[in-house]
Amino acid sequence: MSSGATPAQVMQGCPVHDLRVKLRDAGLRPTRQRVALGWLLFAKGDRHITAEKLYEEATGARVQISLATVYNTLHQFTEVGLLREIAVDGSKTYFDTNISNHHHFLFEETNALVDIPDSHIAVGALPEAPEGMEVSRVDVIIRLTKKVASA
Amino acid sequence: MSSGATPAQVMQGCPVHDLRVKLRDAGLRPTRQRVALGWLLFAKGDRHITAEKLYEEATGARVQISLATVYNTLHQFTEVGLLREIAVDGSKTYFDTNISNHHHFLFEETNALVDIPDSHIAVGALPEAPEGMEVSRVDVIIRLTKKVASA
DNA sequence: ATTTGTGCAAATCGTTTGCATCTGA
DNA sequence: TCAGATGCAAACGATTTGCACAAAT
Repeated sequence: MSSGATPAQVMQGCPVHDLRVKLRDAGLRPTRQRVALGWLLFAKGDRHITAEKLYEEATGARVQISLATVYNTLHQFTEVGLLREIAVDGSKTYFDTNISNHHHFLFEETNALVDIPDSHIAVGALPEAPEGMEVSRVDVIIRLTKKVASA
Repeated sequence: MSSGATPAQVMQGCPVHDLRVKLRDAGLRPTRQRVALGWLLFAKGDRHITAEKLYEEATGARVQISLATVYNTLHQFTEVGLLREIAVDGSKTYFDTNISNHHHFLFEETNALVDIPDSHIAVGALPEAPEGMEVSRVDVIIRLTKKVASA
């Protein structure tokens, strides 16, 4: 029950139950598509993905879904705190399945993102913001390029 | 020579000369449009602006230019290091005339950006990246929301 | 004269929306 | 049953591009 099962197959299995509960707890009906996407998103450990990519993955896994629904679902998941949107300047929007405090390495050549555990970075001395404002989140992106060959 | 002069007017004046030199040094021909945009961008201290907004400003200042040229110019300026692109997740691209090391406050309600002088923030203990990579830049965005009325 | 930049309008890309149909509780 | 979800295709907004024309060296 964990070899090369496709999301569609595993949906008939048991770990799906947790997912359904998770969705319901979040106030979302565990529909076929949401469960399938949830499976793709959360079964493989932390990941950073775009709507387009997830759509391809779902399609490739024989999950019947429309791109619009992928966008909707991604946003709904974000609203209920199951996902987090990441601000990389590119034109695309990335979603992160890791919703704990952490930051990112960005490989500029490929636009790939890699998590930096929160414990490995320290942002000190935040200047408090103007009156009446509070910090909702701090995003740190460390941009990486290939090191130039030198001593 | 500094009252309410429009860019077009000031272009006939003297501070424009520096701008032309600046552009030429950067390898860009100081054309009418580039000088006008340069004036709008750099004469007013540090600013964060979108192509669309700059286009409006230029048009409002009776500078004849097309939106496409504004986009082109903004990117050219960025390539030669006169500007910096900022990664805010919204769909729009912001350009920052402050190219020194610094970070940003982002007012989520309005999408307004405010500089944080580099000295006011300390990012400590960066975990070095995988082999062969080097840090090209560290972006920090502190997201702010209105403080909820409470004690 | 040559090279480089500009303007326009059409094309593109990611994303969103309207609406008819379908599904889960 | 029936609110809520989905699919499709058309709409969208920001940005880019192709190409004829204009300006800078």
